[in-house]
Amino acid sequence: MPPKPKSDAERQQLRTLIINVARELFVSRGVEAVTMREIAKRIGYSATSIYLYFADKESLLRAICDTDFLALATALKSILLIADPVERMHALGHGYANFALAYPNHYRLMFMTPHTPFVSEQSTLQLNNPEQDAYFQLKTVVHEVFLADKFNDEITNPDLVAQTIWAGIHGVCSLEISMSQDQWVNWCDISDRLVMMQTVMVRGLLKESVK
Amino acid sequence: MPPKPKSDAERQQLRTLIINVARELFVSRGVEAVTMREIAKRIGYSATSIYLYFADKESLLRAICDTDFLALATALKSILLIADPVERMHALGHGYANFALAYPNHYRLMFMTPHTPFVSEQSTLQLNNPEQDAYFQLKTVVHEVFLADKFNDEITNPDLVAQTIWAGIHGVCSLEISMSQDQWVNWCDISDRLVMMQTVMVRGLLKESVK
DNA sequence: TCATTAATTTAACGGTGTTAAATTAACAGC
DNA sequence: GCTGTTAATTTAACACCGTTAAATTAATGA
Repeated sequence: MPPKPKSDAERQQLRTLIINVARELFVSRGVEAVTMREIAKRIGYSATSIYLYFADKESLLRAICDTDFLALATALKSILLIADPVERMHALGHGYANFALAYPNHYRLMFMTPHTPFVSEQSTLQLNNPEQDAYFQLKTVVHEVFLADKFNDEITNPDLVAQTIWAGIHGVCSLEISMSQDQWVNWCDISDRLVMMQTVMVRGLLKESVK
Repeated sequence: MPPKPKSDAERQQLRTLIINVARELFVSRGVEAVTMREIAKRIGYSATSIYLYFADKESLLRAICDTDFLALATALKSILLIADPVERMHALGHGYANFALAYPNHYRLMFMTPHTPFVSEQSTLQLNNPEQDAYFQLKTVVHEVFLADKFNDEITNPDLVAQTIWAGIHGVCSLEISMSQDQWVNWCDISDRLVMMQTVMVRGLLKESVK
């Protein structure tokens, strides 16, 4: 296909087309199994054209993750409307797990696949913007619960609580994603496991009087 | 190098040599980055010789994981001597996390890397043998605690508890391994996060009277 | 009309996992 | 002590990978 000077809009459009096609392939068959030539064929260009928009495969992956982080924050946005902080905290955990299990391969790319770490300078994603940063959403609600004095008295560091809640939900989801097919373990139902984790967290973190 | 009929012992020896060399390389630089030719060079054979012992790279990886599962169970063996079940349960979590963080790349291969699931027929590993199966160790101690009626009354399924404890510890460790370099999150100290997780679990699972 | 220039492709490089064919050397039987 | 057999090992080759350099295409401005 021939060359005609491309407007910025057209360039942007092609860039996101590459991202979407690549994500679909990565997500369905794994990063390593998908070839640059294959992505190119799907968009009707030659493999080398991708390199006009991304330095290499790794930065393509990085860009995909960025848009997925945004998708996660967006998926959780409606939960932020819940007024009661304790209830909202619970719902965030639930929504996060929903996302992880509905898009396990996206989740894998985002949180379980080794790649160059996120650095804010190279991303359009805005840290600490509740519309774009799901961790900030969690951190915020945990702070609110802390200020409302609903956590049990030994707890002094709300950031630590946020990271623990994240780890708990992430633990259930990531084990499900990477180990559920393994016959080594006789897995209980995934929703039971999620409920149990949430229950344990609530019981372990909140004051007696709140539960 | 020349061929002389190899005894079974010699064959076994070479096989485990391949495993050990491959693991060292995989663990230090990642599975994808290590080449069959490189493994071969380290053991002084040509690349194709590896295929006399393993069908392909994937089954070599699978064999490595098997020996690491054994290593984990062995590392936890001394903990089984602790008489008090609650104390032992706590120590198992601690020991597991120790292993994960001391050998993060082994851990990544074992629990965070996608590969063909464990199937008992293709492995020398014995399920439900406490010397070889770390999950069985956990399941056993949780059952003991359950029978001693130390869990809070809502809890009826000890397997679910075991899987929840595993998920909690795994969540902390795996986030540490794959995300600790990420400047997106202001991570608390890893040992604080582990202590917090254990505390929350204990508080959430055990009866008031036991704590 | 023609040089310029940006978009795109073709060709190529050095590498990969893997397979088929060739080579090597120890052994068994004469 | 030679020779054919056989197992261990290597060499050569295949198809493919990510990536780069060079060539090609066609719209644009003078």
